[in-house]
Amino acid sequence: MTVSTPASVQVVAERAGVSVSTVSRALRGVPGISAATRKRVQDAAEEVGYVASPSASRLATGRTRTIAVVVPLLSKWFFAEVIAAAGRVLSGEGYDVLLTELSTPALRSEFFAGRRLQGRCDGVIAVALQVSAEELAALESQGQAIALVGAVRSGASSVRVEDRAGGRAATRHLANLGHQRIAFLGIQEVPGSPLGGVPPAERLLGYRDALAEAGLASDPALELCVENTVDAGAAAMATFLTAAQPPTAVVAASDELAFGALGTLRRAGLRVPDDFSIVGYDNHELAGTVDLTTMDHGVADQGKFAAKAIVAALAGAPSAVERIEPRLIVRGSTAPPRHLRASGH
Amino acid sequence: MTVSTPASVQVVAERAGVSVSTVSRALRGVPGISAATRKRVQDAAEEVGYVASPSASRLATGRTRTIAVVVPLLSKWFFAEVIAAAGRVLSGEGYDVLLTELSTPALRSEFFAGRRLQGRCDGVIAVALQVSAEELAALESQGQAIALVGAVRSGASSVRVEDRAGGRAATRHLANLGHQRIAFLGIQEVPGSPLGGVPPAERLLGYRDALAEAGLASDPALELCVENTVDAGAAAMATFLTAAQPPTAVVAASDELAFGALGTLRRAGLRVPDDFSIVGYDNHELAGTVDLTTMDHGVADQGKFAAKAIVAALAGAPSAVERIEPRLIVRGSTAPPRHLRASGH
DNA sequence: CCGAGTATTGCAAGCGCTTCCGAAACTCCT
DNA sequence: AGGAGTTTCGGAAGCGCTTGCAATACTCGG
Repeated sequence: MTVSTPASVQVVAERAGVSVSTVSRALRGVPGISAATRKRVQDAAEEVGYVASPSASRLATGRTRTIAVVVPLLSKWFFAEVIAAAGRVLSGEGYDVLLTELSTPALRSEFFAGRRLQGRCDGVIAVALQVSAEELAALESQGQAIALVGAVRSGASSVRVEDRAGGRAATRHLANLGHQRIAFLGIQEVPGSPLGGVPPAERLLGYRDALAEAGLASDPALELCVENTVDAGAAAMATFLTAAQPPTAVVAASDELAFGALGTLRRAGLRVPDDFSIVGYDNHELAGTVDLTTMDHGVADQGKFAAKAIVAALAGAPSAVERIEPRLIVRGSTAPPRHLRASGH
Repeated sequence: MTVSTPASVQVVAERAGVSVSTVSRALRGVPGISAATRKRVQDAAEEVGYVASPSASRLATGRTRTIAVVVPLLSKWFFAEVIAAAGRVLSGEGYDVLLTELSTPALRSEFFAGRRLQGRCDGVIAVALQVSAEELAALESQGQAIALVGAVRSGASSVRVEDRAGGRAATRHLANLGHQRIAFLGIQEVPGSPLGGVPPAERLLGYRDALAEAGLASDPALELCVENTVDAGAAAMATFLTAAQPPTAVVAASDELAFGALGTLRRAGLRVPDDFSIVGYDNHELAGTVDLTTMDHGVADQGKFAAKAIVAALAGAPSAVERIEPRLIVRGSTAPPRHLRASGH
């Protein structure tokens, strides 16, 4: 295969009979070029299949028109979904998206210590990363625009999910159905593997809020925070089943945990929602498949907003924070507890 | 926040008391620099926090040290997993990862028509994309190295899953268990939405192979190819249940389809594997959760190989093709058909 | 028809790095 | 000790684009 050298401004200029500066201006829509020459230049460019060298214009302008998206773990549905949504608006706006996965603590620290993004992008969208104030300042001093998903910090645009309200809503739903012993299956950051990035701790607080409001005693034995994986959820559920007074329902801080819990329940011969109720969190792609009641928090919207915010920031807009109210999606994994239904007949 | 201009070669050169060319060579490990000066330069660079401007070196060398990864749909587990694996090796090798999602036919054609990648990357990994010979040639003429996942084409490195063998293995497993009426739930490309990229048609052929080998009649009513989504899988399963002689087992061409089918079975009150057996394809992250027997084809390995292949290609290696043999992962969704087990007792 | 004012366009200087080529400084060997 | 042969380094010319500034062409009122 013969590799053809791409056409440069030079050849377009010659072909259109103008100078290179005119070509540059004409093609980028800079005012001050007559309609006639602009047309001529565009045609010439079209004919030779000209496309400006990104490296060259980046060097000349100092802007890369690239946004870095950094996530803890790409293969988790939540992150992929956020990236996909963000990527769509970014490429729609003419930005390239640079993907960065910080799957290990080593990578993470190396990332923030070194100037890995220096000159590579104009901004960064950090998803579910615990970015310290210093790290954020370091990025800003490099001139990076910043948007945070799943974390708020003054000065940076961010999308904040009202997790406390979400946790409360999920728990209330169960309490309203008549459940008295409701467990909480939460997410805890595990040192070695930052599987889920920053854990949404507020969901637990919301759970406690709801318990208190419903006049239900909170039992430490019914609160378990584990790594955010299906397996850990399954194991935690098993633990709940060994309690002296087992719960009749559980609110899980993620759908993945809920999936695991569902598996344990199934294997234990307990039927959902007849014997046990469960509500998840995320409205995962497959939540509907397993008929899981869950809290939706517009995952794709989060990515979309972050992308728009960063584009706006690069256009000089002030930082903004978007608040997302989780909504309960009722499916088939929640119902009144057995004793109520039995007596209700 | 004050934005500090990054240090340039200039300042490092002055600080180390050498010329810029020496700095450039010293920092990149180019031979011909004495150990002493190299050290001095490295120290100076370290002190001022120097990091070479990517734009500048890209312009000067013509190489971007960036690989584009293009997928049909990012939010599908399969693609995210491939990208994650590829990304890890690429960034390990010092390459940036440029993400491109071609979620609509419009984007797709625009992508190949225009020179969207021109000067942006040194190579592209195309995942599950039906890349025509001309499109591939166009990319090559731009000087792009190419690696294909889920497609083979001479001249480009590619990873090829032995889908025919995989489909046959899945089907044989069911036949060996004694199933006589085995349905096939396949993937069909749906014009408007390239959800799954290029459909793995060979899985169907393998299914037919196995049927023939087992002496089972192939019934057109038991072959259904639909869009690769959970919902479509659910709907297709429902169709099977309306057959005059319903199947007792089904091999699905993807786990997502299988998930949908499982849902339909559950809602229909049929128990898996007691009343119905099903084997999926992909070994999806959540296949274990729903106890789905499936065909594993090393999804992460595919990404890893593609990345390595492209790095090798850029180092001058000839193109290679990696063949992956799917393996059956036995879980709890397959068992001998009811009549056999009943009489077996 | 002329000059002030405005609309267009060209020149040339970078942007920050790489690399060819020649100069300078050292090796050794006879 | 005197070159030939090596190393090690600096000078300078780009890479392809953008942009400040100057120059030219064109507008129109008087």
